[in-house]
Amino acid sequence: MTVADIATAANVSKATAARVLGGYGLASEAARKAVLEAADRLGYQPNDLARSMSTGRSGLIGVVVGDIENAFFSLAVRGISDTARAAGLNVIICNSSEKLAEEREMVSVLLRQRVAGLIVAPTDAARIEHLQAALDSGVPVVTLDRSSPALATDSVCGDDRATASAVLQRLQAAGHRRVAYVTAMTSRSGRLDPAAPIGISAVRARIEGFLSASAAADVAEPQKLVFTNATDDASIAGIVDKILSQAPRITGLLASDSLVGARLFRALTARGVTLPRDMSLVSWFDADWTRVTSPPISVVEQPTYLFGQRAVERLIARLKGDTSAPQQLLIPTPLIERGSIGPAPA
Amino acid sequence: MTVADIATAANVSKATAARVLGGYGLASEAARKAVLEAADRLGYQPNDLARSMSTGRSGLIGVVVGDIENAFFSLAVRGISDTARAAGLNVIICNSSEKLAEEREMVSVLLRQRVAGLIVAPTDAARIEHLQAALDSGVPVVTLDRSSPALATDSVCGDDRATASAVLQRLQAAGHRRVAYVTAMTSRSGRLDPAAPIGISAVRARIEGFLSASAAADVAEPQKLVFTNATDDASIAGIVDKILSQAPRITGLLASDSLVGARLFRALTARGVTLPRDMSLVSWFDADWTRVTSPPISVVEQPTYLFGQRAVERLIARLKGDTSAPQQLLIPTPLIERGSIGPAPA
DNA sequence: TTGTATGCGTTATCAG
DNA sequence: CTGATAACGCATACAA
Repeated sequence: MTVADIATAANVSKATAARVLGGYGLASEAARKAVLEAADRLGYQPNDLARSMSTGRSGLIGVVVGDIENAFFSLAVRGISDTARAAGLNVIICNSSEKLAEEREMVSVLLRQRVAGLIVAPTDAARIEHLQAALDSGVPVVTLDRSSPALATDSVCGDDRATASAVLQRLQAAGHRRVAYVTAMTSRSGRLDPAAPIGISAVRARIEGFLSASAAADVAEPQKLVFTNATDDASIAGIVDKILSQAPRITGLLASDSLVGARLFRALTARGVTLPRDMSLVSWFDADWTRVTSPPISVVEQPTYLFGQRAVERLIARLKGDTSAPQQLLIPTPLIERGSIGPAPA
Repeated sequence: MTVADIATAANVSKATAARVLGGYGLASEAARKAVLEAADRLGYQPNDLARSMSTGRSGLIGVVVGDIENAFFSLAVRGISDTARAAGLNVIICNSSEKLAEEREMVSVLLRQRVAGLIVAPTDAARIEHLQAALDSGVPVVTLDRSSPALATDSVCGDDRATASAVLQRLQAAGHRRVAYVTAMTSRSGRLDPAAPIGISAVRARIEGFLSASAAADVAEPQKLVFTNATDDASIAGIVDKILSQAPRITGLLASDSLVGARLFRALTARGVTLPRDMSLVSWFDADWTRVTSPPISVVEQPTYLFGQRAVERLIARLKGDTSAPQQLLIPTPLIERGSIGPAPA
């Protein structure tokens, strides 16, 4: 059932039918009634594809996240979906699996679908040519959870640097001198590689905050307290063994995300380490699991639903023609204290 | 940059350019080279919208889940995305929030986008007119996690009925006579309402399995052991209080999903109930949190990534013209024993 | 207020 | 092998 069918059925021209069906332009009451009646009777359903072709606007926004399966992103996606729908936009979701090549592929696919705008959690802050190209071709882009100095566009991120510093200071105030930061970021050596820049800006910001607060407290060689490659149970087990065998003793742990946190917790528990007596632990992201452990885990709350919401708001503003300078939104990510921070053991 | 632009730049006709760019029809080596060169030079990007308009095929599939934020669905969505992408299809994701009206709206929106097919987790097995309409208009539909006897189409579900029976029997074998089933399903009375049919088929199947295994073991009035409305912390607290005050004592709990399970666990722990000494607990879905508790929780594993994968496979088969009878795929959902099932206390 | 004619970027048909 | 040309379903400038 097309506009043409309705038009003939209602004895009006295609243009008139299109006007009332599309809700634009003028039409007499009689014409409107006839068209609506015919549309209803014949079960007319507008073809948004054709509409988009005609208008050039698509009503679709594309989202590329690292992994929808991760609660961090799935909550953000919910925020994006809800906000977008409320504005009459639909959402196409893609995973990059945190791989640059896949991210590029997804962006390209979305651009071919002529999405009105893009929300992306870029895998590598240094490799954003594809996003720049989208921007150049007039498609607004807002980056989520991450930003790139090389990309002049809106971003919505957590306040990672300040939070990392604050959390470390909280631990230091409890007497912890040696605190490790454990991250899923990969590196050749398993430690921080000063030569290799960190691609994911959120990761870099947290490590910077961690290092600067370490330096401010005169911690010796804080880079050696950053443990990378925490990608699976086996690697985390290795890291935990390394951490537990250090002298002077490491008494506090920061987990870069909730998956790393959960694995750290399990590895520690399996080795008979009691929290917070023997070890203090703080994990990024307020995941479900952090509230059922004994003790419950102190976490950095990342309101990613809000991240998503804000990202869509920025996108819509740009879609409406806002040409003001790119905004770097920094969302506060407060520490929620539960039971996994204790005084440093003697 | 359109086909026409490339054509003029390459000094061939629009038709020839379209043929090589679209990868169909014949073209001489010379023409092909010229077109490809021009396309590369001018940065041609095909317009999938126009392509879809022309061909009638859209390369998009629509997905409507209850809540993407729920790990159960987000894992399924990952399975759907991965499988779809591997087949060159893109995915539009929508949430119904388990509300019929929203589900209808989403389906309608997706249909207007002319999706090639639909994967839906229907909120109400009795209200599937909108899905039937999609089917009638030639858009294949496969239902996920749920099925409807009223809808003759493919479905991919867990083996809920048999699993519920098996889990209860496992508990009975450990000596548990009175086991409660706790579900987020809403009902007026807080108990099973014999008059009101259960909309979500997965929920119904589990309760049926629970009741039949109860009856087979001569449990008196098993319907009274089904507790509904477990929708938030407050209601779960109330349910737990009710359960703990029953005589004869209830010694085992089945949680309908991982959210209910987590909340039950917290409420039990808060009341000093020790698992599995005082109470045994089994939760549906192998969520992250079930492996960090003490004891770790025995769960019904629902391989929802696989659910998603299978659903896409069915959809693609239909898209390719498979007109065989609707298939009701039942995926095994085995019990993973960890530490939360113990012998029934005396 | 209504209708005619044209365009959006493809695919696809059918002569040449 | 190639090139006009007509769809696809809608929006829209312009004319009536």
